[in-house]
Amino acid sequence: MNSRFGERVSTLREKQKLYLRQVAPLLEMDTAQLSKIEKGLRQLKREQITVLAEILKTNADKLLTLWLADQIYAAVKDEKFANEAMQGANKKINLKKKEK
Amino acid sequence: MNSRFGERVSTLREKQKLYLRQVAPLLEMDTAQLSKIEKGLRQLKREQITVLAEILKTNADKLLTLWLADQIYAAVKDEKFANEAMQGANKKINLKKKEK
DNA sequence: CTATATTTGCCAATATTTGACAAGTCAATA
DNA sequence: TATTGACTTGTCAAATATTGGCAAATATAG
Repeated sequence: MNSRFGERVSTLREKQKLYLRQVAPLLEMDTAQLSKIEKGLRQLKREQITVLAEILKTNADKLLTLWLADQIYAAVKDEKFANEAMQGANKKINLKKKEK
Repeated sequence: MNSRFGERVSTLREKQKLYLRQVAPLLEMDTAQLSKIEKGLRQLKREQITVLAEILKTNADKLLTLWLADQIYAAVKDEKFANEAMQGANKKINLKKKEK
Protein backbone atom coordinates (compact mmCIF):
# COMPACT_ATOMS: atom_id res chain seq x y z
CA MET A 1 0.00 0.00 0.00
CA ASN A 2 1.93 2.95 -1.30
CA SER A 3 -0.74 5.62 -1.30
CA ARG A 4 -4.06 5.46 0.44
CA PHE A 5 -5.11 8.53 -1.44
CA GLY A 6 -4.30 6.96 -4.78
CA GLU A 7 -6.11 3.79 -3.88
CA ARG A 8 -9.17 5.73 -2.86
CA VAL A 9 -9.20 7.70 -6.07
CA SER A 10 -8.91 4.52 -8.05
CA THR A 11 -11.73 2.84 -6.18
CA LEU A 12 -14.02 5.82 -6.45
CA ARG A 13 -13.29 6.25 -10.11
CA GLU A 14 -14.21 2.68 -10.80
CA LYS A 15 -17.32 2.99 -8.70
CA GLN A 16 -18.35 5.87 -10.95
CA LYS A 17 -17.49 3.75 -13.96
CA LEU A 18 -15.12 6.34 -15.30
CA TYR A 19 -11.97 5.71 -17.29
CA LEU A 20 -8.68 7.46 -16.72
CA ARG A 21 -9.13 8.97 -20.13
CA GLN A 22 -12.37 10.57 -19.00
CA VAL A 23 -11.12 11.92 -15.69
CA ALA A 24 -7.63 13.02 -16.65
CA PRO A 25 -8.64 15.87 -18.96
CA LEU A 26 -10.88 17.30 -16.26
CA LEU A 27 -7.76 17.69 -14.17
CA GLU A 28 -5.81 18.97 -17.15
CA MET A 29 -3.42 16.06 -17.27
CA ASP A 30 -2.94 12.96 -19.36
CA THR A 31 -3.89 9.42 -18.38
CA ALA A 32 -0.29 8.52 -17.63
CA GLN A 33 -0.10 11.13 -14.93
CA LEU A 34 -3.38 10.21 -13.37
CA SER A 35 -2.36 6.60 -13.40
CA LYS A 36 0.80 7.49 -11.53
CA ILE A 37 -1.19 9.46 -9.02
CA GLU A 38 -3.41 6.47 -8.35
CA LYS A 39 -0.30 4.39 -7.85
CA GLY A 40 1.30 6.92 -5.57
CA LEU A 41 4.13 7.71 -7.97
CA ARG A 42 3.07 11.32 -8.35
CA GLN A 43 1.29 13.80 -6.14
CA LEU A 44 -1.94 15.45 -7.01
CA LYS A 45 -1.69 19.16 -6.37
CA ARG A 46 -3.34 20.15 -3.14
CA GLU A 47 -5.70 22.57 -4.90
CA GLN A 48 -6.93 19.93 -7.32
CA ILE A 49 -8.37 17.76 -4.61
CA THR A 50 -11.62 19.71 -4.54
CA VAL A 51 -12.02 19.33 -8.27
CA LEU A 52 -11.35 15.63 -8.12
CA ALA A 53 -13.77 15.16 -5.23
CA GLU A 54 -16.50 16.71 -7.33
CA ILE A 55 -15.73 14.50 -10.28
CA LEU A 56 -15.80 11.43 -8.09
CA LYS A 57 -18.80 12.65 -6.14
CA THR A 58 -17.14 12.21 -2.84
CA ASN A 59 -16.42 14.24 0.25
CA ALA A 60 -13.57 16.64 -0.40
CA ASP A 61 -12.48 16.87 3.22
CA LYS A 62 -12.07 13.14 3.58
CA LEU A 63 -10.13 12.97 0.37
CA LEU A 64 -7.92 15.82 1.52
CA THR A 65 -7.32 14.09 4.81
CA LEU A 66 -6.12 10.99 3.02
CA TRP A 67 -3.89 13.10 0.86
CA LEU A 68 -2.39 14.80 3.89
CA ALA A 69 -1.86 11.49 5.64
CA ASP A 70 0.14 10.36 2.63
CA GLN A 71 2.30 13.47 2.85
CA ILE A 72 3.03 12.81 6.48
CA TYR A 73 3.70 9.18 5.89
CA ALA A 74 6.16 9.98 3.13
CA ALA A 75 8.09 12.23 5.49
CA VAL A 76 8.63 9.63 8.19
CA LYS A 77 8.04 6.19 6.77
CA ASP A 78 11.62 4.97 7.05
CA GLU A 79 12.30 6.61 10.35
CA LYS A 80 12.83 4.72 13.54
CA PHE A 81 11.39 7.55 15.56
CA ALA A 82 8.38 8.19 13.41
CA ASN A 83 5.97 7.72 16.28
CA GLU A 84 7.82 10.03 18.61
CA ALA A 85 8.05 12.65 15.89
CA MET A 86 4.32 12.41 15.28
CA GLN A 87 3.65 12.96 18.92
CA GLY A 88 5.85 16.01 18.88
CA ALA A 89 4.16 17.42 15.82
CA ASN A 90 0.79 16.74 17.33
CA LYS A 91 1.59 18.77 20.41
CA LYS A 92 2.65 21.69 18.32
CA ILE A 93 -0.49 21.54 16.23
CA ASN A 94 -2.71 21.48 19.26
CA LEU A 95 -0.85 24.36 20.80
CA LYS A 96 -1.40 26.30 17.63
CA LYS A 97 -5.11 25.54 17.67
CA LYS A 98 -5.48 26.83 21.19
CA GLU A 99 -3.79 30.11 20.50
CA LYS A 100 -6.47 31.08 18.01
CA MET B 1 7.75 29.12 17.51
CA ASN B 2 8.64 28.30 13.95
CA SER B 3 11.04 25.44 14.43
CA ARG B 4 11.53 23.44 17.58
CA PHE B 5 14.59 21.91 16.03
CA GLY B 6 16.12 25.30 15.33
CA GLU B 7 15.39 26.51 18.82
CA ARG B 8 17.00 23.46 20.30
CA VAL B 9 20.11 23.88 18.21
CA SER B 10 20.36 27.48 19.22
CA THR B 11 19.96 26.69 22.89
CA LEU B 12 22.47 23.88 22.81
CA ARG B 13 24.97 25.93 20.88
CA GLU B 14 24.80 28.69 23.44
CA LYS B 15 25.07 26.19 26.24
CA GLN B 16 28.32 25.01 24.68
CA LYS B 17 29.39 28.64 24.32
CA LEU B 18 29.92 28.28 20.63
CA TYR B 19 29.42 30.95 17.99
CA LEU B 20 27.75 30.40 14.67
CA ARG B 21 31.07 31.11 13.09
CA GLN B 22 32.57 28.19 14.96
CA VAL B 23 29.85 25.69 14.27
CA ALA B 24 28.97 26.59 10.69
CA PRO B 25 32.26 25.50 9.11
CA LEU B 26 31.99 22.12 10.81
CA LEU B 27 28.78 21.66 8.86
CA GLU B 28 30.35 23.11 5.74
CA MET B 29 28.11 26.12 5.57
CA ASP B 30 28.37 29.81 6.40
CA THR B 31 26.98 31.53 9.46
CA ALA B 32 24.08 32.96 7.51
CA GLN B 33 22.81 29.52 6.67
CA LEU B 34 23.16 28.19 10.14
CA SER B 35 21.40 31.23 11.46
CA LYS B 36 18.53 30.55 9.12
CA ILE B 37 18.41 26.95 10.25
CA GLU B 38 18.14 28.02 13.85
CA LYS B 39 15.31 30.34 12.87
CA GLY B 40 13.56 27.66 10.87
CA LEU B 41 14.04 29.43 7.56
CA ARG B 42 16.15 26.62 6.15
CA GLN B 43 16.33 22.91 6.69
CA LEU B 44 19.36 21.11 7.92
CA LYS B 45 20.01 18.06 5.78
CA ARG B 46 18.85 14.88 7.42
CA GLU B 47 22.31 13.33 7.28
CA GLN B 48 23.92 16.32 9.01
CA ILE B 49 21.97 15.84 12.18
CA THR B 50 24.39 13.27 13.52
CA VAL B 51 27.31 15.59 12.93
CA LEU B 52 25.55 18.46 14.61
CA ALA B 53 24.58 16.32 17.56
CA GLU B 54 28.22 15.49 18.12
CA ILE B 55 29.24 19.11 17.92
CA LEU B 56 26.60 20.08 20.41
CA LYS B 57 27.24 17.02 22.55
CA THR B 58 23.66 15.98 22.56
CA ASN B 59 21.61 12.90 21.77
CA ALA B 60 21.32 12.47 18.03
CA ASP B 61 18.07 10.54 18.17
CA LYS B 62 16.29 13.22 20.12
CA LEU B 63 17.57 15.89 17.79
CA LEU B 64 16.45 13.85 14.82
CA THR B 65 13.02 13.40 16.35
CA LEU B 66 12.65 17.15 16.71
CA TRP B 67 13.73 17.59 13.13
CA LEU B 68 11.19 15.06 11.93
CA ALA B 69 8.46 16.67 13.97
CA ASP B 70 9.22 19.93 12.22
CA GLN B 71 8.90 18.24 8.84
CA ILE B 72 5.52 16.84 9.75
CA TYR B 73 4.38 20.11 11.19
CA ALA B 74 5.35 21.95 8.04
CA ALA B 75 3.25 19.57 5.97
CA VAL B 76 0.03 20.11 7.90
CA LYS B 77 0.28 23.29 9.91
CA ASP B 78 -2.35 25.24 8.00
CA GLU B 79 -4.69 22.33 7.52
CA LYS B 80 -8.01 22.06 9.20
CA PHE B 81 -7.78 18.29 9.24
CA ALA B 82 -4.25 18.05 10.49
CA ASN B 83 -5.23 15.89 13.43
CA GLU B 84 -7.25 13.46 11.38
CA ALA B 85 -4.44 13.21 8.86
CA MET B 86 -1.96 12.46 11.63
CA GLN B 87 -4.15 9.70 12.92
CA GLY B 88 -4.32 8.24 9.46
CA ALA B 89 -0.59 8.40 9.00
CA ASN B 90 -0.07 6.87 12.40
CA LYS B 91 -2.14 3.85 11.54
CA LYS B 92 -0.18 3.27 8.41
CA ILE B 93 3.11 3.54 10.24
CA ASN B 94 2.05 1.06 12.86
CA LEU B 95 0.82 -1.34 10.22
CA LYS B 96 4.18 -1.12 8.57
CA LYS B 97 5.98 -1.84 11.81
CA LYS B 98 3.97 -4.96 12.41
CA GLU B 99 4.65 -6.42 9.02
CA LYS B 100 8.38 -6.60 9.74
C1' DC C 1 32.51 54.75 17.75
C1' DT C 2 34.40 49.99 17.05
C1' DA C 3 34.37 45.27 16.98
C1' DT C 4 32.08 41.07 16.85
C1' DA C 5 27.90 38.19 16.39
C1' DT C 6 23.86 37.44 14.20
C1' DT C 7 20.28 38.24 10.82
C1' DT C 8 18.36 39.45 6.40
C1' DG C 9 17.96 39.98 1.39
C1' DC C 10 19.16 38.69 -2.95
C1' DC C 11 20.04 35.76 -6.76
C1' DA C 12 22.74 32.15 -9.08
C1' DA C 13 23.44 27.27 -8.59
C1' DT C 14 21.52 22.87 -7.54
C1' DA C 15 18.04 19.61 -6.70
C1' DT C 16 13.43 17.90 -7.04
C1' DT C 17 9.08 17.39 -9.20
C1' DT C 18 6.22 17.60 -13.09
C1' DG C 19 4.43 17.39 -17.95
C1' DA C 20 4.37 15.30 -22.17
C1' DC C 21 5.08 11.77 -25.17
C1' DA C 22 6.17 7.07 -26.71
C1' DA C 23 6.24 2.51 -25.89
C1' DG C 24 4.94 -1.19 -23.04
C1' DT C 25 1.74 -4.68 -20.66
C1' DC C 26 -2.64 -6.82 -19.97
C1' DA C 27 -7.32 -8.58 -20.83
C1' DA C 28 -11.17 -9.27 -23.69
C1' DT C 29 -12.65 -10.96 -27.96
C1' DA C 30 -13.24 -11.31 -32.89
C1' DT D 1 -3.37 -14.96 -32.81
C1' DA D 2 -4.34 -10.08 -34.36
C1' DT D 3 -6.87 -6.09 -32.75
C1' DT D 4 -8.60 -2.97 -29.59
C1' DG D 5 -9.01 -0.35 -25.47
C1' DA D 6 -7.47 0.61 -20.73
C1' DC D 7 -3.87 1.24 -18.08
C1' DT D 8 1.17 1.45 -16.84
C1' DT D 9 5.98 2.51 -17.30
C1' DG D 10 10.20 4.92 -18.84
C1' DT D 11 12.52 8.85 -20.29
C1' DC D 12 13.82 13.43 -20.36
C1' DA D 13 13.22 18.40 -20.86
C1' DA D 14 10.78 22.02 -18.55
C1' DA D 15 8.97 24.02 -14.54
C1' DT D 16 9.42 24.64 -9.40
C1' DA D 17 11.46 24.62 -5.19
C1' DT D 18 15.40 24.69 -2.26
C1' DT D 19 20.02 25.86 -1.13
C1' DG D 20 24.63 28.17 -1.09
C1' DG D 21 27.20 32.12 -0.89
C1' DC D 22 27.93 36.80 -0.64
C1' DA D 23 27.03 41.57 0.90
C1' DA D 24 24.70 44.50 3.61
C1' DA D 25 21.89 45.41 7.71
C1' DT D 26 21.07 44.99 12.53
C1' DA D 27 22.16 43.99 17.31
C1' DT D 28 25.06 43.84 21.39
C1' DA D 29 28.95 44.84 24.26
C1' DG D 30 32.64 47.61 25.60
